[in-house]
Amino acid sequence: MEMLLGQFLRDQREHLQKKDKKYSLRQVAARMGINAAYLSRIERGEPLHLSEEKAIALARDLSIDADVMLALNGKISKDVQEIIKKRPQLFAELIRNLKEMPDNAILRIVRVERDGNW
Amino acid sequence: MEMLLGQFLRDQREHLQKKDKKYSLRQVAARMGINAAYLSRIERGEPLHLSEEKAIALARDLSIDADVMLALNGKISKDVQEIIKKRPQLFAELIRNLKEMPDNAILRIVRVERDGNW
DNA sequence: GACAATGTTTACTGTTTAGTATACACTAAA
DNA sequence: TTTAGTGTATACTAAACAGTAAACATTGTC
Repeated sequence: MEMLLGQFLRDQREHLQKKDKKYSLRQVAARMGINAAYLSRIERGEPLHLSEEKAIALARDLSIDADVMLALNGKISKDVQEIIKKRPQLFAELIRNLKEMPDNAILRIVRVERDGNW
Repeated sequence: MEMLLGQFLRDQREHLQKKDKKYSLRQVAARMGINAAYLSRIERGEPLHLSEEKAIALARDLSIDADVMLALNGKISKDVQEIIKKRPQLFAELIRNLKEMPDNAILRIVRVERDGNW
């Protein structure tokens, strides 16, 4: 469930690499500011973790959604964490209640909130 | 914003201790399975962190809401984290959208979801 | 006054996190 | 054919995390 990160990154990187050789493991690693060996181990599925900063840099480079990247990397964005920690009871209850809800029901809430129709 | 944990715990523990001497620092620490020295340092405001397990044990012992306890301890419950990580885009967007919403508006969503009126 | 229990301080510990540096084997290009 | 670039394996590391053990001064109880 989490080990998918490696293969996912490799697939995405190699896909980009076919069209542009700047997506070699070494060059991607260099752009995101880490050692190539470390990225290699992650792509090979070793249970390692990138810092939020590096994970986001990698997501940008490979055109992956940052929240998805973080989740595959076993984390949740700090800004989202901070929102929850300010009202922990409220948000914990909300999230637990939404656990089994289908996406479209949750999306409806997102939309209603964004449009402010309350 | 986070340093409040120590004073909060001390207040709550001393409050209970007035009515029942089993709420001494040493005895509470013993019941939750940690060293008294560590709990002392936390209550004094040193920037230390309890594991989720110990934090929840302490919350139980002192009749504090577990999610509040975890938040003061700088964390979010693993079960809540897992829910978010399964649908990271969806939940991240939802939470960011609810950031500025007042409690009662969020409570309304919680209640609607729980009652299943969709 | 003795003894137990309280909270505190200091120094130390093993584990995890988030990496680096170096050397290696392989392939592609000049 | 040497040279540049690719991914990989191994060994190492500094800092943070989550504590423990022991000694200490203070307060409460018999």
